[in-house]
Formats: sequence, C-alpha cells, structure tokens
Amino acid sequence: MTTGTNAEYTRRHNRRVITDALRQAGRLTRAELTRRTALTAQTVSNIMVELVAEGWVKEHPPEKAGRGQPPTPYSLNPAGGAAIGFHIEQHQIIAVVIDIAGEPLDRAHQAVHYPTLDDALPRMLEMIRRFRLRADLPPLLGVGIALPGPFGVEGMTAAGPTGLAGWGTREAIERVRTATGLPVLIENDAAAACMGERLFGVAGELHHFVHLLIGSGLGAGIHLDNHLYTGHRNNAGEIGHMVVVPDGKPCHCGNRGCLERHVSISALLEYMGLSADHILTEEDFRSPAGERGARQWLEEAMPAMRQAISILESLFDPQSIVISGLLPERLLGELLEGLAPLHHSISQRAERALPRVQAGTAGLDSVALGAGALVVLSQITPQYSTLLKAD
Amino acid sequence: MTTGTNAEYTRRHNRRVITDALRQAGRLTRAELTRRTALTAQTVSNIMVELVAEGWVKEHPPEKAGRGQPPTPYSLNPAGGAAIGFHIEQHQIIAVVIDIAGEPLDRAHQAVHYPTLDDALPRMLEMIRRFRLRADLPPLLGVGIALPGPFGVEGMTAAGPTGLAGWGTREAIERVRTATGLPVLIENDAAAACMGERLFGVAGELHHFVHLLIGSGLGAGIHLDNHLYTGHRNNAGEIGHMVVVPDGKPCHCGNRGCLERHVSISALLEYMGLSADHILTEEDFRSPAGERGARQWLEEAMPAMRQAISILESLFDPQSIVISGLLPERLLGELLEGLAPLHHSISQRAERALPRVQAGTAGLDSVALGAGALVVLSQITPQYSTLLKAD
DNA sequence: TTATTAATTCAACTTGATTGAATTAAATCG
DNA sequence: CGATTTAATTCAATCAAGTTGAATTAATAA
Repeated sequence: MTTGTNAEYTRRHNRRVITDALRQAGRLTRAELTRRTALTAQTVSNIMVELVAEGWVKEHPPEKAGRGQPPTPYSLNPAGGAAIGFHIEQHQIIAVVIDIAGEPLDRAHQAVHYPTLDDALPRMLEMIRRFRLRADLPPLLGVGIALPGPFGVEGMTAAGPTGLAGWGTREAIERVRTATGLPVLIENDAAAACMGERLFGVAGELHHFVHLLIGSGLGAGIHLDNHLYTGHRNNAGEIGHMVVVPDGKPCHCGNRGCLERHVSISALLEYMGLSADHILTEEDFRSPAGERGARQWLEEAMPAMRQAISILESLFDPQSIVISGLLPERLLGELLEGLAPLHHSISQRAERALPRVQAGTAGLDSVALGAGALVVLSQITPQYSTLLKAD
Repeated sequence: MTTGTNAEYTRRHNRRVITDALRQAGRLTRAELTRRTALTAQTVSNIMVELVAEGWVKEHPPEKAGRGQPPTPYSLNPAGGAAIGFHIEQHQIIAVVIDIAGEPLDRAHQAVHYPTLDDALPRMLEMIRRFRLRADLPPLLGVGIALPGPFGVEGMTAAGPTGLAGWGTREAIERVRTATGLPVLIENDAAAACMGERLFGVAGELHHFVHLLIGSGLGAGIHLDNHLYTGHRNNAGEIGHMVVVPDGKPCHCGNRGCLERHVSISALLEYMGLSADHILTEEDFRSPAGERGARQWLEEAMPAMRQAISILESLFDPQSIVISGLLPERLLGELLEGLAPLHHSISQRAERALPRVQAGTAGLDSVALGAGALVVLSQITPQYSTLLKAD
C-alpha cells in the first residue's frame, strides 16, 4: 500500500539526496549541492551541519576559484561507516569490508562445500570477529549476503546443482541478525553484483541498466529508475531458467532449453567433461579436452548471449547492459569480444553515448563487494520507500 | 537526477495517496482512509475538505454502522474530470471519453489508412469537438494517445508494416497540445492497455504485472512497483522484436526469428494468406483457407507465447501476466486455453492467489480506454516523481 | 581602494503535519 | 429512559522542516 508522508520523512529523503549526490560526484560544495538537488541553499546548509556532526560527511579546505567567497568542498567520510559483504558460493565464502565511500578495507575467504546456513554461520561470525579487530574499522552499518537464487520456489531452489540449502530468506535474515547484532540484507548474487557495479564499477551514474552475471548459474541484476528491482517475491532477474530453446536440453528445473544450460559455469564444466562440483582452475584449460570443451562452450554460449541481450534490451530499454562472470578473465573476454554483431534492437540508436554491452569492472570479488554495496547504498541513496510512512 | 522535496510536494503526494485509495476501494470513510494511508485523521480531514471543494471527490450520506458517530463515505466524483483517449491504428482511430472514476462516457471511431500525424490530427480535433458538445462533460484533464511503438528508433519505427509515420514523440506532443489546448500524453499501445487494465480491468490492485497485447505487432506493458515502467527512452516492453528463434523467419527489423513473427495479427494474416494491410473480419475465418491458416497460426503462436511467458516471469517475477488481443475473441480464447501447461518458473508457487496468466477484461476498446486511463491516473495516483522538485 | 561577485548564514516566516482535548452521534448497559 | 461507551471527526495549539530576503564573508576585477 502506498502511504502518506510528512516533514520528518522529507528530511530523511533530502539527506539521502545529498549523500547520493556526494557519492556520485565524489566531492561537492554546498553551492553545487544546492544546484544539483534543487534544494534551497539554506536547507542544504542545515543538512550539511547535521551530516558533518554525525560523521557521514567530511569537510575539505576551501578552494579559491574565481570571485566570491571560496566554497568549501565536502565528500562522504570513509570513517563514517562500513559494511560487510559476503558472497556465499558452492565452494567458498568470500567476505569483504567496505567503507561508505566505496573503498575496500579488508577481505577474507574460506573454502567450503555447498554450505547450508548452519555450515556457513559460524564461519561468517569468525570472519566478522577478525575484521572487528582492526583498530581503524568505522562503525558497522550492516551485513549484506549474496548467494545464488532463486529463493523460496519449490523444486527450483535447493534441488538444482546451483542452489544452496537452508537460506529460506525470512528466518535466515533473523538468525544472522541476532548472531551478529547487525542489520542484514540477503539478495541473489546477480542483484548484488549489480549494486557493486553501481558503487565500484561502470554504472555509478546509470539509472537504467541490467547486469548479467555468469556464475554457476546465470542471473540478471535489474536496476530501473535508479533503484534495484527485485520483483514481487524477490526473484526478479532469474534469467537462467527462461526457456530459449523449446525442446532443448533438459534442465534440473523441469524445463527444456533453459538459458542457463548454455550460458553458465555449469554448462562450461559439462562441455569440458568435468563434474558439476568441480572447482575450475587454469590447469583445466591446458588439457586438450579442456581446451576443446571450452571452445565448444564459447561457440554455443555466444548466440545464447546475443539472444539474452536482445531480450533484455527489448524489455527494459536500458542505457547499457553490464556483463561480468566468475570465470577466467580470458574466457569472459573472448565471450564478450565474440558477441558482435548484436541483434538489431531498440537500443540501436545513432546518438548512443554508452556501449550497448560492456564488461563489469568490479572483478572477481564483485559479488561480495556488491553485497556490501547493498548495505551502504540502502543507507545513502534516496528511495521512494524511505519517504513513505509505511510500506 | 533525484532531487529534494518540501512541504508543498508532500501535500501533493498525500492528496494522491488519498485519491488513489478511493480509486481502488471505490468508497471509503475518512476513518478508513486514515488507517489505509498512515496519515493522521486531521491530515485526512484537511485534505478531504480541499478535494471536495475542488470537485475531485464527493460525499455520500453517513451510514450507521455500529457504535460511534456514523462515518461519512466518500468516492471519486465522476463529474470532477474526464480524459480523452485515442487509439491510433493502421485502419482506424478510436476515441473514448472517460471520467476520473473510470466510467466510459462516449465513444467514436473513424476509418483511416496508415495515418500519419498530419492525417490524424484534423480527425482527432473533430472528434474532440463533438465530445465537447455534450452538456454533461466534466472538465477535460487531457488527451492520451496510444499507438504502436517503438518510437524514435531508426529502421524500426515507420519502416515496418506495423509502424506509423510522423509521430516522433516530442514535436507530436507539442502539436496536439497547441491544437487542443490540453495536456497530452503519448504512449505505445501496450503500455496504454496496461493502464487500462489497471483502471478498468483485472489489475486494479496489482503492483507488479505485465500486460501482453497482441495487436498488429506484439507489445508488453510493464507495471512494476505500482507504476508503469517505460524505460530509458520510452521503448520498454517492445517484446515483439526480441529474438526467440535464432535464424528463424526474417523480420522487417533486420533480425530473424522475432517473437512478433509468430505472435501478432501480422503473422496471423500471413498464415491466412491475406495481405499485411488487410482488415480482418469474421468473414475471413469462414473460408477453408482462412480457417486452416488461423489454425496453423494458433499452433505456432502457442509455444511462442509459452516462451514469452517464461521470459516475462523469469525477469519480472510479477504477480500475474495479463493478456489481451485486438483479434476475434474466439481466437484469443483458444490461444489462452491452449497455453497450459506453462513452463516451470519462479512464478510457480503453491500459495498463489492469482493465476499466472489471465485474460484482460477491458475489451476491444482497451487501448483507447487505457490511453484515457493514462491521463486520469497521471493525475490521481501517487508517484515518486510527483514528490521531487525537479526530475 | 572600491565595486562586484559567489558562497554562506541569519532570522523571520510559511506550509503542512501532529497532538491531545473537545464534540458529535450512534449503540449498549443498567 | 438516562448514563455510559464507542467511533468518527474537528478544534486549536504546536512542531518540524523548508523558504525567503537581507546580511555577512572573502575572494577577484576595476
């Protein structure tokens, strides 16, 4: 239900408008903020006093630039807060700490094997304990957890080779929250990586983009009208199980010809003749069978990717599509290079400033960083829902 | 750019929260509004005085129901405003007038042949003039125009058999606005039909749904988080040109195997051996060739539709998918009945309240009604953008 | 020096939501 | 049948936060 608002919520929103402008621009003066936010100078001034006092924002020495009183620049204060991001995978748990300005502060990982929540929780707590030993750690804002979806769909979640058991969202959040004493967010890996590109990568100022993440499965993070779209039941973007080849290869979800049967690490492993729970290393590509399998996979993945891009462009009319993958960089590079020419689509405009498709730049930790970004951004960016009294 | 807000915008938003609650519920008392909107009783009271004075809302006699002072019910006032909706098609222009409560007041149509803006404008003005002769016409809020997209894409817009020339959005809006003296909205037909289902049809309370419209082409209206999603360049939902059969039948857009080559009236005409600009009548289905062609089309359209549904469910995680078509009701009915069983997807949940797919209920005028709905809803429903000082 | 300009702050004001008490009109209790 | 309870609504004072126009500050240009 859409509800009303009042002066208090207005203030919360205006604070976020300012912190988000600072996040995007890095460094702005009160006067610049006034122009960008359409707030009055006085309102900006009042809010800045608050934000500085609370430690969210820090002041820099005034810079003389032309006539008039020299303006004082401000930026997000890295010491103002930090978030922990976890990427729970089939074979490892990656943890990172980032500050609100988007700087990674620390990192850890542990090998695991298809971790349930019970398996993972003690390890996660241990990693958090270690992080907390750092003397310079800013106050923790929360914990973001990213793992492969979908969530809460019978016959799709835990069953498949890409799923992890025991993360049935609602109670999982509650358990981690009580164990850590921190706010907790859980999202699927693609949504997290999407937010990672927003805070660390190529999508800092994009309002409409889709992020394709090639992991064990295939997922899309959908960012529309300047915020993450997660769907009615938090499963939006589960592009892996959409049918692209009717009567194609059977998939564990019950369908035939799911996109994920072509574009995913599971599919790659299959082509390379390796078992579904094998951990890929560079070594695997050196054998003739591995080399050949990888090449065959590429040949099949490319048209499927073109089709996926056609679908995403047609439906979302995005500014750009960002692609990253948890596979060897060389292979991902080849895949992306081989995509051209793309299908015709509404995205094909003469006056494009951005490429239709671009590679993500947040690297292999992108999902964990994104999980942290999710927490940071949930505190910093303006959202409709923060203006409403109830949701 | 996301901008700040203030008390004035807060009031505008709260007014819309109230009018939208009335639209959804039909009739509510101040006390019920207070509970639904999370506003205080006093605020609701103040806003209701305004809305009644301005004619948006009307008061009903108090109803005695239990103890306490009998509450006064309110509803949207049909006399408070009306909107004109146009559906510009290859072969006809349909015009309707609706009031803000969603009641159709009048209707007109004219035969045309692939109308450009220049062809259509005088006819539209004439229809508006006739409507204005009605003594009981509420004040006009604006004009909504729906026509097949996409807009402003080279090689895709006017070129194809489903496109109409001369509607290059920006200046078209301006021309109609100055000619009519009314605010003007232009959207693609699927988006309009989508809003039609929201005001008149099955989607009145849905926050996340997709509307598939089978017209000359195929389009999707995308309604997410309680508002229409139109994409970065207003072309979101152009599902017709997404590639579903790589190396399939060539399409005028330059691709092969576009969805629209299978699911659309153009495709139907082709199967029936009729020319692309033929106007379908019941007669055409009585000939053996027509009958056989329609059946063949059905056979091919059904799997394509299943695939489209799989894609939409996977990406959007909607509450439901609504389908309507500008084709004979019997044929659309057969198509929908033949869809089961759908592919597996994240939408397949045990505790579903709504069907995964349902037929639209707004009828053959749905697009024109939707174009009107677009105008009405733009005045009545709360939106993030109405809270921001600039957008 | 003096005038001009841009950034910022001061202080009074305005909009609009909130709060707690008061009023109204019904149903129910004794 | 009058007193009590209850729910809806309004009154009047208050509060939160943005706005406005004037004042202040600190620089450059004339």
